[in-house]
Amino acid sequence: MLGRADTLAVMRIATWNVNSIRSRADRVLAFLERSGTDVLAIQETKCRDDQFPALPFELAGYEVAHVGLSQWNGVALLSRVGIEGVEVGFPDQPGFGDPLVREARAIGATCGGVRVWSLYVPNGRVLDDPHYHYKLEWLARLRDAAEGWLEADPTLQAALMGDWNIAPLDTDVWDPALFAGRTHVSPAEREAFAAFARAGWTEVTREHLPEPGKYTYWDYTQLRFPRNEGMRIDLAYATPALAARVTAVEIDRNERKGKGASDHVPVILDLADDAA
DNA sequence: ATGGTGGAAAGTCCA
Repeated sequence: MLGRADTLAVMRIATWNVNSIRSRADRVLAFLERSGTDVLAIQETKCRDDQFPALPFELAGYEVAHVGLSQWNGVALLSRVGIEGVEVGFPDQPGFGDPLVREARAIGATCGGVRVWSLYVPNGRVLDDPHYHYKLEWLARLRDAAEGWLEADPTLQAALMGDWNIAPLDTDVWDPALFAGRTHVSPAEREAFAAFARAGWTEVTREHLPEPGKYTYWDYTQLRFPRNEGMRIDLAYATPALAARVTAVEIDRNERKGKGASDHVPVILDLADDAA
């Protein structure tokens, strides 16, 4: 159940691919209320900025930053601990298509002293598809940016959280044999993911939830959720200074239940007091 | 039974 945070937890930051904010606003509000989440990184809002239902969140005490260009993609940050220095896209974020469009897949802001990025990594579709090469390039440029941020300030508290569309381990999919030759598990994608760790970042959900079968996504079809045939693709890299503050990580599996659920569930980080 | 889910420029794309 939620709300297990011990008394040391002074801030909760979470990530959630909501698969349309307009069809899920009530569920998001209910989640914020029961979990006590202070900062929520949202992916797949599936709307333009002028369509984002900001009012109910503002009435609940959250400030909103969103970027959405069309009915696809769309990322947002909700924060009740301030939202400063909003940045749409990361430096050298690749575009896609002709003409090149810098899709709405990354938004960052400083919330309660933590630089939080809401990320929606390109899906890739199938190996060798143009979307697959775009995905790898997108991850490489993000890694470069992340390395630069940490080099510029080794004490930086920052999180790269979202839907990475990568299952880093074989245990992050219910049937590795079924995924052979597909995206999300290819060596190139896993290498692109591992590169962030070599740049000094720590994937904190793994650190605190190392057990297999801790999925964050289940396809809507084929009774995937009741059978717990899921994938672990919603992850959070943290800088050393932030990773040191993470006391617990929780996957809100219950959020996948019932009518009107997203196919992803929230992943929550509990942060201890800032010792610095 | 040629679907099986669900969301989005509404017809078809996306995951």
